[in-house]
Amino acid sequence: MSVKQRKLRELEARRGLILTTAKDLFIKNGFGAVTLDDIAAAVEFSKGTIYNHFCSKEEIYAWILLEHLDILLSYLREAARAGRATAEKLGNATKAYVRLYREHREYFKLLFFIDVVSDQDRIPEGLRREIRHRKIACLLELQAILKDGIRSGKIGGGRPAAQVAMVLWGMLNGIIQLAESRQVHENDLDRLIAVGFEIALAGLKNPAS
Amino acid sequence: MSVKQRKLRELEARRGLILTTAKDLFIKNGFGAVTLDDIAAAVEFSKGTIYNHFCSKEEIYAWILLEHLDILLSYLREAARAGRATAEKLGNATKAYVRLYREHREYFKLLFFIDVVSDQDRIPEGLRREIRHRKIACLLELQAILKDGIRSGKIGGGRPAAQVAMVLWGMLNGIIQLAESRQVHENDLDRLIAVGFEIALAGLKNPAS
DNA sequence: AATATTTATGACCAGCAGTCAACAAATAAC
DNA sequence: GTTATTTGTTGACTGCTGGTCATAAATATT
Repeated sequence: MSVKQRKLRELEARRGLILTTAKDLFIKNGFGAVTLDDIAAAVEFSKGTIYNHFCSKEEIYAWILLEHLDILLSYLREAARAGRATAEKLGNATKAYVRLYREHREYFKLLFFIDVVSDQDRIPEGLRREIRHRKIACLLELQAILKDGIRSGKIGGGRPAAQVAMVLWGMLNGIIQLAESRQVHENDLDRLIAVGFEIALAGLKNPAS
Repeated sequence: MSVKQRKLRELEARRGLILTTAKDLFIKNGFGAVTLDDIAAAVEFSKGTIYNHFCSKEEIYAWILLEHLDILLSYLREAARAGRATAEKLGNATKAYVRLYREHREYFKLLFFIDVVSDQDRIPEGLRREIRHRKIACLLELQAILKDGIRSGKIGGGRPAAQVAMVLWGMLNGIIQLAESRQVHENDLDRLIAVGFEIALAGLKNPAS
């Protein structure tokens, strides 16, 4: 009985080791530059063993992405809880997002990477759904803040909160991507985010025209 | 004398053929799924000949990207010229962007792809600079509209036009990417863009707080 | 016609993700 | 304690791809 449990623990541990090792490599060198042999060498297991846990390089990446989305989600929740006024909550949320970006630069490439390039078929459907769900959860978090703002009159009504949340989310992503594509100097990112935030907030104060 | 010119014309024609063929393939199947042998077979030249014109698969892609950015730029210029009021001009510009997206779905993946994944080193520095310049030109077009709006008082001052342009550009990109990642249903994209646009415009009416 | 130069070719190479038959270790059965 | 069975590990191997290069073909020059 406990043998089985131990085995399961070991398996789980091995899995975790592969994931954290791969994450470090991906973050350091980028997804494309890391080979499975690199990962295998780093975890000191053979390539075959890795494929015993994951069915493709992309799946490994997807699990890492999921982890990061969980972190982002927790940041957002914290942000929503910490603030009082709606503006403050939204500000916290943006800051949380930018903080995650700063702390995990390379990961953001991966975040965009999945939508744009990765061969989606190489990622199991269930995992893909899980990732979608996390993104939706992040959006819902934003949405909750917005709805609260509408209720308390800080934010003008007439715009579906879901749509506004997506707009804000898109804006954040878009601006960060500008920075990532070196269209914007790293230093100006905060300034740019602040401007975007200020415009959006000003626009949201009044009801939809 | 005219022999040389003919040769040059032929070379140019060959180049163009490779580019348009590759473009069709990329758009139909995506960058990753197209092999150089596919391209070679489609243009009915050997792979070696292709490498006589381009130094990497990425470079081919980059030239296509450049072409598309030129189209976008012309769309934006037209939009700015066509509108009267600032709001109308901005609206036209957004519509132009979304139109390009609708007409060249797959290309947008490529647009994001370059920033995120592509091994930049595989693209000659000069070409890379050219691409950067086109993007900046697009931003400048937006900026011009905004400055005009500030001058005529339709848009509140206090915000550097360059930054606002980047925010708008980022917002557009971000929202389109949401659609592309199937977070948003294709049908809702127009609605979402409209909401974003409305919020931004409302926010811009008043001077920076 | 002979020679030089330019251009096209496709067999070839290296690197990679992913496979699998053989093997080793742990566990179960007797 | 010995054998059978299950489970997990391995790394040589495959197939595919971007990219190269010696050779061949075409063209230009004399």
